[in-house]
Amino acid sequence: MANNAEARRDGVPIYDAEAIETKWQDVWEKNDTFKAREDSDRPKKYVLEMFPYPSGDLHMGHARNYTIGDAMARQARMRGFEVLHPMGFDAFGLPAENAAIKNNTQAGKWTYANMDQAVRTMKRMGFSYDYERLVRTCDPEYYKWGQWAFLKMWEKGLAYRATSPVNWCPSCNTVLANEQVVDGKCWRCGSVPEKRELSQWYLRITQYAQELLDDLDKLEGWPENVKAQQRNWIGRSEGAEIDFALAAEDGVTPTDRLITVFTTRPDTLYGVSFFLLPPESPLAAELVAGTEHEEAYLVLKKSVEQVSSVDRQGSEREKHGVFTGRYVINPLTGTPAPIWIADYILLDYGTGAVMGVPSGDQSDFEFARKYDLPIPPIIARQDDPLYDELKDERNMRVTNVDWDHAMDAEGYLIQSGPFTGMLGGKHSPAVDAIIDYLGERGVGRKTVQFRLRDWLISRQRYWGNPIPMIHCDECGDVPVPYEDLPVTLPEDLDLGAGETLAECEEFYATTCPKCGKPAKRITDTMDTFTCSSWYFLRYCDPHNDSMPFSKESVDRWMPVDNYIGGIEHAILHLLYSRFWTKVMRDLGLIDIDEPFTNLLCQGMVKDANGDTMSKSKGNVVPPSSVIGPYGADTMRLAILFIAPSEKDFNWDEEVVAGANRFIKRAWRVVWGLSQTADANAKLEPKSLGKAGAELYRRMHELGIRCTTDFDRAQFNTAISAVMELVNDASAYLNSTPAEQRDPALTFVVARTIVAMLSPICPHWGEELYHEALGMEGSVYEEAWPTFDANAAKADTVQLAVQLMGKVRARIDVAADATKDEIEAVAREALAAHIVGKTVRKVIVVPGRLVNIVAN
RNA sequence: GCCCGAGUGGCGGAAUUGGCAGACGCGGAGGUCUCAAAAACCUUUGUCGAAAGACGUGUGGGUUCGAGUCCCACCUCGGGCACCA
Repeated sequence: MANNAEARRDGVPIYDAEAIETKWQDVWEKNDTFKAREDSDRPKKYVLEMFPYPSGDLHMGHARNYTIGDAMARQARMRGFEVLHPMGFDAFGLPAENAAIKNNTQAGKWTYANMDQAVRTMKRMGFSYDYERLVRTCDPEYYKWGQWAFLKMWEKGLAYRATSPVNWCPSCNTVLANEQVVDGKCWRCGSVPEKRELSQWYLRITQYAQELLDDLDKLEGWPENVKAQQRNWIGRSEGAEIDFALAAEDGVTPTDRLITVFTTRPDTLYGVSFFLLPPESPLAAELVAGTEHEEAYLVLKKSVEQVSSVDRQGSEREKHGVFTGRYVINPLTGTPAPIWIADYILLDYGTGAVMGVPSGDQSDFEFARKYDLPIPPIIARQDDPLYDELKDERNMRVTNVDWDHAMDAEGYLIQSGPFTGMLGGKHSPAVDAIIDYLGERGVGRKTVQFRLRDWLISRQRYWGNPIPMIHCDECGDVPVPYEDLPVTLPEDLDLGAGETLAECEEFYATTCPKCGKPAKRITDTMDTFTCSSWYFLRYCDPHNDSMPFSKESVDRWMPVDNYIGGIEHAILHLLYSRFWTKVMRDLGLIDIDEPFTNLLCQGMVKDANGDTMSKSKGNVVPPSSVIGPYGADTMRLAILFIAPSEKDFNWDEEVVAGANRFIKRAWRVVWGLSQTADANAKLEPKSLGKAGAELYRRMHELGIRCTTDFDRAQFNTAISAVMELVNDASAYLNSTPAEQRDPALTFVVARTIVAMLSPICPHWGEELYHEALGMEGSVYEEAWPTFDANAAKADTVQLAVQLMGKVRARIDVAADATKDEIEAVAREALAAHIVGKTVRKVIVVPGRLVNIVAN
């Protein structure tokens, strides 16, 4: 490449992206330009992008994610904030194991090589990270503190081991958390998990269910859909537990044995015509054992085991059930209800037992229809013929109803004893009355259920953070003493030869910290989401070797002010991180309740046809293919300009070419302005001349727009404001001979253009700041320009004149004209239209329009 | 079924509180420069119409002097949850 001094055209250096970009990347690195200073007295701003999984080089999605964050971080610096903008790697996980096997290498080697490549690409993109704070979750100095946190949670009873049915992914050979089963499939590989009864390790996230739900309301800076997804996932429902007595063999005599149900509709208790247990229920097995019903039950149970969880979901599936021959007694009516075992009942929701109300529940209705069970109506609208007939207790009867009569609509109780006539439905008076009634008799109580389950964190995999526990035959599960942390993962396992952590004696053979006898380490590792649940805290104090982070450092930087990442983490990572933060708070390590104040979920980058980019489809556009021919600044500009950050966009080479055209044009315009620019000249707005005054006014108008657009992270319109200013400056240069241009104006406009585009095109900005404007230091030490709303006002404004809301004329009036003056001009402009009509009303909206109402 | 979003030119998209719909860019058309091309620059570009003008933000109503924006009903698309009792 020719150097700038030689390659000039009309006195303007050729824009040589590659030369400029490598030059400034070196300068920034040398000068520590983007180091977050602990001792700065500027206000802090913590800008964070979700760190990548290092499965190879960065792709377009990463480029978009980090470009958004970098523009925010750089602009915040110019706005006077001390900015923490760190980066790291979520480095544990299964892909590293698979790659190690495939390439006959070690998971660690592969991971570190990928991280090195990714850092090179980040630097080539000009991302302003404080690289001294780089965190890699597979470094023992990091994962040690994940183990430390696990032990703290163990002490507080927040970590525990339990045996229960879990989702086992046969292809990943490990269990999965509930959150990692997406659409009934493994989130990573898409296989359908099997249910297995296994002893596994959990974190008690359910203890925080209510707070995780409540605090969503505080997160005003989060997108509504993310909050809605979390609310759905937590799935709070209010209702009651009601105790039904198991009847003796005769079917009518209550025994002492109680079976409790959970229901959100206690007001429908009079409509119970059967009782339901899931096939997995031990009670179900017990009730049918040795009876004529046992055989049918076993068939049902087996069929459920064979059907995958995907097929079992979905309301299209036909319901199956088996009668047990036994009954329960309705605590309200004293009437017996037959106990059925049904395959649509879930063991792990509520109490694992359900009262069947066919006139109130679609599923129960279908079930009753199929097995010919009674469908007693218990709720009706007042305009329903049934209501008149059945509101009178004397007409009480059991009759089958159609689904039309079901009480999903608002309605009043019928055939419901003393509660007949009360308004029913969720949170209705009837609900409260019946709960009170049951409560007085000690057979029911108000309760809340959550859909959220505890977080299953153990994984039967090698490349993860070992669970710091030891199993001793004498003492049970014993925590590894803090002074022995970290439990180090062996780096040299030969996965290709089939070695696993569970079989690695060197790793698991140990002695019990309690009794000193030989014992075995837990060979499960923690879910990688444990590593990503607190990395943002570690960035505040990444080299601390006595604590995960100091209180002082998290007080300084947390919470994250702007968090940017993909919507796919709406539940998984964002829910886990909120939980972890609350646990750290309750351990006294931090004071905040929520980790992320503002959240931006960027859209996906798809190919030109709108298909997701993937290696298997062969439609991936690597960032290097754009950086090479156009440069990082063009790529950053194109990514931010093509669409609003939250929206998906389709990759379009034309947009990149357009961005490159603009960046070169802006380059020429700034150089053109610089020919007459004088940094020391004083600007006198009154002596600028017509063209100059208008350019000056537009600079303020567009500067205000650009600034507010940065504030609301709307980069596409922020860029269009700069484009307009460049267009105006270009017009000024074309219309005004050099000797008539104002030196102060040309300087301030050039500096403004450079400043406003610098967060987005940083190398371009630095180069012009120094070479064209002759400034010293970094453009990021320069303050963001201030704009004056008064200076943005024009002397005269054009108003639309409407007749009955339709634009009929345009008038020019002085900006400070009174309403009366404006009205007079407007009437004159519309004189021909309003001849012979009566003007009823004239609305004057200053600066905008006049509307004359006449007929 | 429940819960969130979103529907604007040929395309990506603008339009802070109800106030000139289509900013900015892409693409298209025409032009300047050039032997020619590229690059660059200029003009033009919602639809219909020669023009005046009319129509125009998913559909149908409504509120208002005035609606892309507010209200009601609906349609379509995207996303989440779901035999959750």
